[in-house]
Amino acid sequence: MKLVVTEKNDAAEKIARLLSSSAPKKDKVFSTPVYRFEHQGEEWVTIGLRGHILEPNFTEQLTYTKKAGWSGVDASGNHLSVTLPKTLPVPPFNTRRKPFMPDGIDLKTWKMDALPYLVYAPIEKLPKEKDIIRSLKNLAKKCSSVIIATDFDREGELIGADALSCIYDVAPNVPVQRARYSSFTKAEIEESFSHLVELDNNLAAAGASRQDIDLIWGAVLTRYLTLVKFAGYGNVRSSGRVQTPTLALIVAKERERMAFVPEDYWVIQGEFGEENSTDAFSSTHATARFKQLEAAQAAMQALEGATHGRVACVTRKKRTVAPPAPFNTTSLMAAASAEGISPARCMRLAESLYMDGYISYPRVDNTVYPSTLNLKDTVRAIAKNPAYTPFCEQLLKQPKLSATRGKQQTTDHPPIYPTALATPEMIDAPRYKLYNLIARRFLATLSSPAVIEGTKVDLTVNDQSFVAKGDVLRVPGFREIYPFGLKRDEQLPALHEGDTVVFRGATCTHKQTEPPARYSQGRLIQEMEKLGLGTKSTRHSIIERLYNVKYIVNDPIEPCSLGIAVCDALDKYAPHITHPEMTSQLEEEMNSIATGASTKQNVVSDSRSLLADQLEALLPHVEEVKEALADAVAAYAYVGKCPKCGKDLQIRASQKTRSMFIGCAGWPDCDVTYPLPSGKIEAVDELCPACGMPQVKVTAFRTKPRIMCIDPACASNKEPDVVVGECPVCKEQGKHAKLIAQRNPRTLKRFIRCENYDDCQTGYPLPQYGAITATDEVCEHCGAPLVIVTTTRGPWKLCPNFSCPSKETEEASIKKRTSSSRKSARSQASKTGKAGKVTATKASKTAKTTTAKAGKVAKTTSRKK
DNA sequence: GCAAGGTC
Repeated sequence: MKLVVTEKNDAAEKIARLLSSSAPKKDKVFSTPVYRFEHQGEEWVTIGLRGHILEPNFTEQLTYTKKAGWSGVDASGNHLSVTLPKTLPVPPFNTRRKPFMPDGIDLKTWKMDALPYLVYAPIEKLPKEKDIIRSLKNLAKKCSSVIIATDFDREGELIGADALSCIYDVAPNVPVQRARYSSFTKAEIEESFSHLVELDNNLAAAGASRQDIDLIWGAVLTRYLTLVKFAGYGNVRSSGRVQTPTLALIVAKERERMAFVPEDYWVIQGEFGEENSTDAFSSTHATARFKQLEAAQAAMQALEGATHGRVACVTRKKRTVAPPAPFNTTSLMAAASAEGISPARCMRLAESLYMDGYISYPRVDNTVYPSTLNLKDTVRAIAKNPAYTPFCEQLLKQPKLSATRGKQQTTDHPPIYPTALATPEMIDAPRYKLYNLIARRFLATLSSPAVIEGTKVDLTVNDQSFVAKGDVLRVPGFREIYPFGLKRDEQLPALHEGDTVVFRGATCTHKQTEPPARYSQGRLIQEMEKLGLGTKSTRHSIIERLYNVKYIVNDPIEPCSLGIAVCDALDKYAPHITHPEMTSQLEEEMNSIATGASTKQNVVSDSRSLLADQLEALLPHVEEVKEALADAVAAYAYVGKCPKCGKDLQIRASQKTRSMFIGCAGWPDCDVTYPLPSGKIEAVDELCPACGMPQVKVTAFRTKPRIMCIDPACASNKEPDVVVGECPVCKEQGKHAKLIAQRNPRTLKRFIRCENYDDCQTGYPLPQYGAITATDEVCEHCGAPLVIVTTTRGPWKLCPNFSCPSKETEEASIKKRTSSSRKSARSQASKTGKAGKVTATKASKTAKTTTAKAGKVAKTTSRKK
């Protein structure tokens, strides 16, 4: 059996169809779809990955001992040697074998003095798509040879190389070849599979160095910015190779606007024709902008008393407007942005339309339809939409359709076009809005140009000249079907040279020159493309990220004070990250790896020392940067007024434990505090409807945000204690005691406790959210009372006992993909000694970034299966 | 829950 590995499921299916003489058989290996068929008398199977299946991350621990220096341990327990430059100071936390960097995600472990070591921390590749890796390995064991058929680009080569490393884990000697194709046509696919080549390891290494550099710079600078002024969980201040230069673009534009000095000017507007008649029109003075008030006043004076003007000259000019080019990702996002759909939303809608078969693949650079695309069939397919029917019929009357061509031409995917009929009745409104844009754009690209007639009329009133301009669409052409971004017609009455027209007077308006416009999201995407920042698939998410971390607001985009402060601080001490040149430089270095002129090790190591320099500049200025961020951070921390002293109540983080609470700005004179639950806390404007106190928005890890009153004593926060059963421990001793579900008003933690807790110590934790109702049942494994938790996702039954044997069986944990199992996974993972008991689901949920132990357990458990 | 890059 021959195994073909592609980058995505879609490609696996297409290749199977193109290589097979009959229809390929769709099958599943575990939960991954695969396609089986016969090719030249041999059995073949194709499997689609989901992009990258491995992900680089820092190894779990880096420890320091006086004897051995720095050392790391990888996920398999292997020793990793770490070479640190001698100039670095020995850490002040020089305790014996104390890990300083166990988990990348947990903010508790982030430490400022660990950052220099993070720069040089070892990186390894961890599994990201566990299910797919399992399926891939399963097939690899059975196959006689492998063909890597991922996309024909740098990331594709890397994805292929990662897949191969998984395959070699189980089939070290299997022969491997690479298929290179750039379009899904029968001829090209057959050609590429009959002329297989070798995998380009240099190209893959170039991609891998991009991954490492992005991770190292991102992690170090993000942690620096977050720690400089710690403002609680959920308040991460991120930085990265693409997002920071993008932020810098926005900030630079704002600076330009702030530095702009507006200039005064005056505009004279004359009114002509009989009032309220169809002949009425207005016209501006031939001196469009009077720089001096005196000149404008003189012109107004010269017009005084005039009742008529004379048409001095009428010129008409026709201009043709060519139909637009086919959509690629960037132009689609720009057009959607102009229609009020943000790029990120546009891509989500497009992905959904694509998955349901309404449009073609949405991530393309190409703007030229391939010759294999049957334009007429596509028109016929969407002609049934009544809004398009007349126009489509016109198009179909033509013997042959010809389409416009854009500047970018690639052959991997066609430009974005509609692949099936949709009407407002068939899909929901937001999706239809985007579909309509895409379908109309497609029809526009097949249409004739529009012809617009521009009319310019010169008028004289006394000795003053006026100019009136009008545009009339003479031949609608593509404009008939594609009205987006269209200026309204400004029709002028029929005027001829020498005509006399009524002059109804003029007004003089004082105006000021406008500063340069802010970026709209669509414009920013185009600017990023121009500078080579991000890719077509990532730009929208980068902008969304800047919104999420509250660096920017609104559209057109304005930077917030926090965004400006972050940008300025980095620009001052770590300018490398704020400039788009970091990307172009990286691009050059990656090319040199691809050609063999350099190696991944050299490039990453150079990048590390560059980052070390920038960090060295940043670290001594912690106080300065803290000061710069303080105002911006305080603005987000304000929740309301203190009921005792009237000063500001602020969301604060405890210096020692980093846990969150609300404190009064008047501290230490005022001691008012309120507890907060764990999670991301944001201030909201609305006061509590029950008691009038301020409220906060709480987003606990992996839950929906909810609004709560800050006062634990408020009726809205009161929950009655619920009797959930009888204490099993007391019962054994012949006593009878109730188990009660309750919430600690100080910590807001919720738990079940025996009313005799002081004696018997029986207690179980509960999830923080959701109503608790009692059941008559007890857990068959441990005897704890079962409770029903009702959250927004509906009710589910829970055994609250963490150490219940039922939680250690795989079936139970796979079934329970609920917050309870996640919660227990977290708490178990934190009890590192018990990490061996973490079950498969928990491990797969957390192992992406969590401890190596969890990753290891996931491996062993999946093997058992 | 750190980056950016694939894809779902």
